[in-house]
Amino acid sequence: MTKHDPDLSRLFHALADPTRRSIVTRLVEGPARVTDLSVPTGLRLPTVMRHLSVLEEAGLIASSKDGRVRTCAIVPEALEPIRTWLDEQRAIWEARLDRLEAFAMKAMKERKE
Amino acid sequence: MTKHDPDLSRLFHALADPTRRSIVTRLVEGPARVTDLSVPTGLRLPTVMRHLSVLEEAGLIASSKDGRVRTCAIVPEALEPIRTWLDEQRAIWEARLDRLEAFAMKAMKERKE
DNA sequence: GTGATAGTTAGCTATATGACTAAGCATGAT
DNA sequence: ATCATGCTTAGTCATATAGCTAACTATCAC
Repeated sequence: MTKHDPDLSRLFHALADPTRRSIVTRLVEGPARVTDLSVPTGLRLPTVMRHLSVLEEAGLIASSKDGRVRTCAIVPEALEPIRTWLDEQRAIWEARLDRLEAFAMKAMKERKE
Repeated sequence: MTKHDPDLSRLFHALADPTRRSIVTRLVEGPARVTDLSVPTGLRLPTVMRHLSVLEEAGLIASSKDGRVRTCAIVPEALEPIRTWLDEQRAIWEARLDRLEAFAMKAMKERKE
């Protein structure tokens, strides 16, 4: 279980901030310029830049510069590792429930005898 | 005992730490005592305690004390808000793709005339 | 009671985070 | 060439986090 995966840590960390989540939901609607992203947050540009770089390092967004304008876009598949992790936890949990159920059934059966 | 806080920021933050995720995956297998959780991490008890309280405040685990032993258990449904959030983002994304496709189809049709 | 066991609390340190201002740089418009 | 625009960099500050040690409390076993 010492599986080092900075991937998930970065993803979860990136999404732990409400400002960054709002940027993500904004970008899911379509690409936007840095300034467009800063206005609704009420935060200064450098602050937004910092959030954007966290999101970009987590792979959640991609950006490119055309002239002096940087356009940011969502990378929807970047959320997949989270979904996968959730599914894994659920699978382990359900396997455990199954074992418990099997055990309970067996106990009941033996009790009848 | 402890308040269930369904806040997304708390959830994501709690899961952003690899130690805490390893505790979660351990607890998904079944309940454990605090010491049992500390051994595989190689961390000191107070450190593990801190992680546990973060997880508990996020609603991800529940614990109860019997004598001098505290037993921790997973709260699997606490992960649901994350899944819901992912689903929401996906829905918005797909709605956007649909609009783009509709637009492309229309453009192609008009081009034929 | 004595001593071992299991948690807990308090307090310290180093690093990371999120916000800001101020100044810098490149590009587009005039 | 000059100026405005859009982003970038640098540097500051307050708070939060993750780890530690040491000392404390509460239970269980003799």
